[in-house]
Amino acid sequence: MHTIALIDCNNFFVSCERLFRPDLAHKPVLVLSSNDGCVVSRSEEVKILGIKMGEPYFRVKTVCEKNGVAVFSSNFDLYRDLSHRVMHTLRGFSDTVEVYSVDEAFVVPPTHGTESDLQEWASTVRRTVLTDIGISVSVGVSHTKTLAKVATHLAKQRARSQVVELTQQKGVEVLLDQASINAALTLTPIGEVWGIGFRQAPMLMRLGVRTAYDLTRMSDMWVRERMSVCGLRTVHELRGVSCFDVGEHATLRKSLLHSQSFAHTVQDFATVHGAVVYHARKVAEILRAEGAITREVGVLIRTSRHGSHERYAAFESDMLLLHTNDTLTLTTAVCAILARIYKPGFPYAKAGVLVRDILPQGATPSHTFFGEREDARMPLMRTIDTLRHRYGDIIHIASEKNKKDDWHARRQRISRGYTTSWDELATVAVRMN
DNA sequence: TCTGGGGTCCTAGGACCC
DNA sequence: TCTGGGGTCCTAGGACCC
Repeated sequence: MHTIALIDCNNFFVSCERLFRPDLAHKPVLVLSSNDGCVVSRSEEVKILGIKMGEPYFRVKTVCEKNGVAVFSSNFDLYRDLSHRVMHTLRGFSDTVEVYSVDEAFVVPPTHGTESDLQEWASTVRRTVLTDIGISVSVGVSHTKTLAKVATHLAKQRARSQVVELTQQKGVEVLLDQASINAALTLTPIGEVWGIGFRQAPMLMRLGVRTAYDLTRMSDMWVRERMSVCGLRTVHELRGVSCFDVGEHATLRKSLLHSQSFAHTVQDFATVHGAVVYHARKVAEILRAEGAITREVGVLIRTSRHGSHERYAAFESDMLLLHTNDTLTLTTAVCAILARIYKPGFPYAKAGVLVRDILPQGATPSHTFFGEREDARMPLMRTIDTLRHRYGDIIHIASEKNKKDDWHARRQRISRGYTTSWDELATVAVRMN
């Protein structure tokens, strides 16, 4: 049986902010989503205050102010940068590191070794990331991805409740023999299982399945009927039968969405148009950076889902003649779509651009028999990308800009670009003795 | 007043074909 | 009045993840 480790950064966004604000250690800290909308990362002190994940900020603002919570807007550039550093450190411990999300990675530990060797290995990983990068992580080790998730969850819980026995390393949980796996599964509420969401958890509870262990006792047929093959895979994984491989599958993404809520609702076509053109440019830039081309381009616009105004939401997509990642081609396409779906008079709250049918660059010829204009623009796109890489987001499509209305999201509490901007580097005072 | 921005996979049902 | 039994492909929507 193989082993898989899950390395999970603790309260990642909060940890990133604290890294450059050591004065905030042991103080309540939270990070908000884009547009300063919802709570997306909480320190332990904030969790104790009863502030929930995903809660709209305006609802907990008073509690935060009363308790002196330090509140930050999301600084994604900073988090991405620190994430890269963490992942780079992990690659020093294994040939197989699958970056699962910005704050998590599945890692295949060295194959030889006893349980205590694995404990030692996991503790070393944890210690190294903490000392080299300054981010604290939890490490869970078991036989499948879903069990590794269970282990990590348990490690976090133990660290939180300070119930760490002498034989256990802090922030580390290794589950290899069936007895300790069963004990862990019994401690895991059904809703905490990776793959069981807010729809299925209540359904399972009603049927008497309260813990992960309960679920492993149900028959395949029972699970298949109520939870389809996805649920069945989860159950097999909990029983130690691996259904999800670990690896750096360098597979191309299937779709790419770039969207943002407006800082305030907008009514005029020019502003929505500017936003859509902006998203199209961003999509093109990401595609080029990933060496990908697309053929299906879509635009989405919608009013807010809240409030008493009339609702309107629309999404439409077009097939381009050829796969491309050319900014101007994508821009032209989204403008045509927007003209079709835009209806005047609505208070729009969000716009975005989605592309599908993505292929690696070079998979299809990029010019037609009749013209090669797009090929001719490749050097221009390359130049733009180079300038952007060197100087930041300085080149725009003219119609992105709409002087009278800045729709970009609010980021009123953004921290500095400590590691990502020359102008905002952290400063260090050194005392020479 | 104020409610994120990404992704993946599966399924049911319809259109269409023979 | 009576009106088969397959296939395949596509899509929208649902469920999950971070």
